[in-house]
Amino acid sequence: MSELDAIRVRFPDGAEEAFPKSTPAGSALQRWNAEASKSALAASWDGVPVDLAFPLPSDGDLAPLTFEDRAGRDILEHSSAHLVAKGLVESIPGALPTHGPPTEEGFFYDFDVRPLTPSDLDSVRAAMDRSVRAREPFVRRELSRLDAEILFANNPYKLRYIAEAPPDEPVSVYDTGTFTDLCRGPHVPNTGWLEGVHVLGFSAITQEDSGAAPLQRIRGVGFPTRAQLDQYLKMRTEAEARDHRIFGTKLDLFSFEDAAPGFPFWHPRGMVVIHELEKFVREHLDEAGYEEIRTPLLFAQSVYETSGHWEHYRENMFLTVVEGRTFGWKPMNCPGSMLIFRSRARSYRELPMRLAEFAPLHRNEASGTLHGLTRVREFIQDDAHIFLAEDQVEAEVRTLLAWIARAFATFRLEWNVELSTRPAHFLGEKETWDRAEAILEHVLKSTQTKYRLAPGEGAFYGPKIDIHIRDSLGRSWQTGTIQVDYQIPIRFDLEYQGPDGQLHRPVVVHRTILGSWERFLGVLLEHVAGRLPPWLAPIQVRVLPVTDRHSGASIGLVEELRAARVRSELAGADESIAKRVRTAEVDRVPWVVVLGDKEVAEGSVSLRVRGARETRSYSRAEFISYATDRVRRREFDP
RNA sequence: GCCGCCAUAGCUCAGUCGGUAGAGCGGCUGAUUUGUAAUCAGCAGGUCGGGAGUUCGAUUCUCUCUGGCGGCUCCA
Repeated sequence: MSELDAIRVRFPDGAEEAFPKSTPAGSALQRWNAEASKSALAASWDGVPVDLAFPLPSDGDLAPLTFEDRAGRDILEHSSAHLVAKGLVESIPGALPTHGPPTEEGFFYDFDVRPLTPSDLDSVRAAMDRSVRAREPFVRRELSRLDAEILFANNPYKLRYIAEAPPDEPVSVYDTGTFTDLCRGPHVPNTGWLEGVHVLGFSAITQEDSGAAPLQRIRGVGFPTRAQLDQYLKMRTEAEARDHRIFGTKLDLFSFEDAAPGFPFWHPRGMVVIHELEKFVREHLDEAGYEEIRTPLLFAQSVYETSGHWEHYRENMFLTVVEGRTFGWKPMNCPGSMLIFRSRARSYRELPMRLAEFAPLHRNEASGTLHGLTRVREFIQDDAHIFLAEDQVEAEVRTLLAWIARAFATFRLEWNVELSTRPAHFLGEKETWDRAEAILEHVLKSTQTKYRLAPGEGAFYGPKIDIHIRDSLGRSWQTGTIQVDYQIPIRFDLEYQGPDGQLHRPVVVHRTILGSWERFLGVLLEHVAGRLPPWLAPIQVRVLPVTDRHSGASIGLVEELRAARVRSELAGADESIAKRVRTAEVDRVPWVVVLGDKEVAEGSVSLRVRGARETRSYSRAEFISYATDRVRRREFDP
């Protein structure tokens, strides 16, 4: 090979090799390290993802991209989206593909097409299978803009993408069999690599800011192998079995009625859990100098006009007319807190003033968004409003973030933080927003909190730090929130007198820790598959007499436990021990205690801990102190 | 709210090519008195989500309303 035609390629391990110019990336990787390149879906050329068929043009760095890399995963999912599009266009001629990106957990492709039906999906799946078996190559072509516009003349969506593409780059398309899609690439070499692709479902997508008909979205997931897909589907099935709505019924915690959609009915056992969560949060309140208040559930319209809800939130409010006057059920606690602050003159000595309120809130959520306990129309937040001088805000936010970390660790929940900044439509001055955002960002950075920036996602009155947790199917739900608000004090004309004798405007921090009891418990139930930590369990101990001879002693033990504030109950001897143990396990009771001849004689108990196969022997006093101790310390495991 | 799907006993589900229904679990009663994940038997329980239409006849077909599920949007 002549010096002119040779290029030097550097690989991830530092090795360097010479290749003829235009050697395909895949071939170069093979020669470098066949083993490491076996699972390569594509390659990275100087950090840019390229096809394995990409002809290497010059000296540079080359690395394999596999499913384990985020970029590689995106490529497989993106190729999967193409495969779905190919399947749909084959099944429904005239369907117009719009776009089909990879997502955090799979991919989707949106189509301009008549509403889909389940049998359409069957056809799509069949067409996809055929293509995978045929191992149809993804072939890249680069076209002039004009040729591309001719090729996609009947697809306005693609024409728009062509128009929006950078003008100095050629437009690329990929052919897969008879299907051609506008695409920047790269892709896997052929559809044979997509054996682990699965279509999950379809739905209509409202096209924002246009009155156009909804698009049809097909969602799916993609894995490199059929086995990995099967494993994923198995995980999904198991996750579905952990749905909190199932435990509402099985554990007799809560229910819903058709006549009150989105309004939970809390059963006695559910109330026990809610009360324990309240106690948990109230301990925090006492430690940190909060005071609790109670304000009306209904306010006249004028209050909401002052707070801004009438303008910004009326759609979501329940209204009621009394003697010709319109009242609204409060969707948030802020108005009541503001009115209490304003009820008399305030001094700087009272700040920070922390007013907590656990009141039922009503929000008229759109019917299609309701979802078990995680999206309801009536709920209680562990809410508080903190009135501060501006120089007190940062320390307060810092304290709140530390609390949130502690609280969520108690439940062994993983949580994600988002910093939501100024939205397009905002109240107030840009400068105060910048200050507020700077404070939040500084706290997050200085505490080394990992967070995602959500530009423009802030509330209309201020930026916020949001805490998100995921349910068993990976859906993310917002729970805790810390919002810095410069606007509501202006709206309610709040003032305090400072040490300088002048009147000053306070800043308000709206915040929740767990969010709402409803949503938090919903997600928690899924996390623990109904096995609540003992301190939250509605029944903590079930006492099983071996025979009726042991009932007296068992009743005595239940009474002793109750006197020690351990929630316990008796399971009579009508059924076999094995059956009663099984039932207790199904009922998620943390501790099962069996009393027979031996135990009655010794004054001991035979303890079976939830989930364990073996039993332990304790004296009654030992067991009671063991149980009360673990409950008091809020241990996660029984 | 939008698109699609679904709705049979308290729960999970079967069934009726149109002739008003069945199982398991749960509940109740009785027998059993059991040593750590299901003892046995009997009984009760359903205007087959509501309304309208087609039909001699509708739980079954059609329309509509309500609710639920999966997404979209929105949010604690």
